Amino acid sequence: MSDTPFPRLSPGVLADDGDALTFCSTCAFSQACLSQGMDKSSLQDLHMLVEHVGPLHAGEHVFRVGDPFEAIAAVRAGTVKTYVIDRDGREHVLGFHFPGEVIGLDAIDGDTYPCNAVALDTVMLCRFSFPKISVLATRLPGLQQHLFRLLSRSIGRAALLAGDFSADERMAAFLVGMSERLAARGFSPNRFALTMPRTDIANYLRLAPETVSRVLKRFQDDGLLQVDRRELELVDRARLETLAAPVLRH
Amino acid sequence: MSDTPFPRLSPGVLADDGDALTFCSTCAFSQACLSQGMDKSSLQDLHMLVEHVGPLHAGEHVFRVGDPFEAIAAVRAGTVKTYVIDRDGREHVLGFHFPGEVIGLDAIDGDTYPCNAVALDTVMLCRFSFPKISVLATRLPGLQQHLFRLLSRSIGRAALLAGDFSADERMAAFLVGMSERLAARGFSPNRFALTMPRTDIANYLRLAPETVSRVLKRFQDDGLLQVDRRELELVDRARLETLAAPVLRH
DNA sequence: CGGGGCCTTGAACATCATCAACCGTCGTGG
DNA sequence: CCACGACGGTTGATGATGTTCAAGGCCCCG
Repeated sequence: MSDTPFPRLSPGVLADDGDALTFCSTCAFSQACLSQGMDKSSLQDLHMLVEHVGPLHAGEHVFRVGDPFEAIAAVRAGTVKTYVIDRDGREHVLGFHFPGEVIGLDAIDGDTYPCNAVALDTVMLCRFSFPKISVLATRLPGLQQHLFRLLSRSIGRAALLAGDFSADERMAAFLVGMSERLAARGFSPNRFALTMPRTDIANYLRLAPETVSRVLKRFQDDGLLQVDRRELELVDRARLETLAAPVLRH
Repeated sequence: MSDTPFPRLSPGVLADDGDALTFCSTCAFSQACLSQGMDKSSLQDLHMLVEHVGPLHAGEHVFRVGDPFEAIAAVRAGTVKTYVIDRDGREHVLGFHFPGEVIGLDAIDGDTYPCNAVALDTVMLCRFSFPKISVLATRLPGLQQHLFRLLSRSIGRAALLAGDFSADERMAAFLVGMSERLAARGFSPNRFALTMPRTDIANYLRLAPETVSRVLKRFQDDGLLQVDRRELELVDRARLETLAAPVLRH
């Protein structure tokens, strides 16, 4: 494994094209809207209601269960973990959210957030008032469509890990999925850092932390990957994808 | 257990109030829109693009993986099962959909359906062209809001069963959840029929069919419920809810 | 150095899956 | 009308996968 640094902040792949977009060049949300067929003056409207938040530091919460719902947020940099505490006091990790991904969508139905969102490292956000973006969406069909798709995609994603899969399949799917999501944002697909502790990965995959340890070790012994503490390199991507295939359904 | 018949079709609790609504009195979708603040002329527009489908008989598909996505659908009567077949040929049940619930939401992001939907008994549907309803939603903020909430709710629901729970917790949550959803549509909350075979319940809960059998039997022996083939009566709802609490998070 | 997370490793255990057989019900056809 | 067969469901015995418990190691930071 080389000694190149592991990326933690957005590399700015969404850099502006030299015009007014400079004021939010790393905000993937508006970028996506553009590609949905929104013109630039519409994007101006969108940016009128954006609020840049951060930096938040590891352990600081973006929102908590029961906070009044007022906005969704796009992650610009860092990793956000969403989770709930059930009535027996057990934590359940719902997901990890990387740059370009949106949190708070599950709060739209209801007037408070149904889960907690916490920064796992240094996090930057774009906050979008939901009432305002809804109103805007009635004027901008492209924005409405983008929101619909965003919500729809989350349903699909939530259903993925819900299936009945082995520890190996889950782990492989987690790694390949993470790789794909990071790659879509311009990060290296085969070398990245696990920004979350093993306990969170385990909890998310519904495994014991010890199992995560053992599976990772076995994957390494089998030449599928190299892992050193939180640094990871996918070595045999093809075999990992084969393992992950039943889960990811590509 | 008495010999009253188990309801299978919508009892018409959403019956019209004597006016133009009669033409779709059992369509919960439009009813919900009304309560979202839509006026009746708007509802007329909505009904212009509704297509009533059915009856479909047990085993007939509403749509299949890869079918071009063109519409979402509200279940008016019967039970619809959604599922996928993974690359190893294993089936994964994603959910059961009762009257008043909407299917196809996970297809919005993409131009084909990502899952199969099949009738478990005699099913009636209201079909809504999604392109058309999207356009309408830009004119009717209440409709847009309803769609957002519908999508958001599905995200939350998908996350529920995804957690790390015991067979007992899963089973209790399934039964209580089903009871609540039926009750919300005017069905008896404590006496209802399991419209799906044990294998489907097991698959949905990520258990073996044998485990479902055993848990149900133990629940019956413990006085939690009475079960006779597909007919079910919740006897000790309080204890079932306690068991289900970690999953349902009420 | 020393302490505290976080992670790993090993051994015993539990839960649930698997395998195999059987049963009850229903539908069909003799 | 009854025999048969198929399907769905139940039950028991066995076993695998992953959890739990306990201990130790590594790294970072004081």
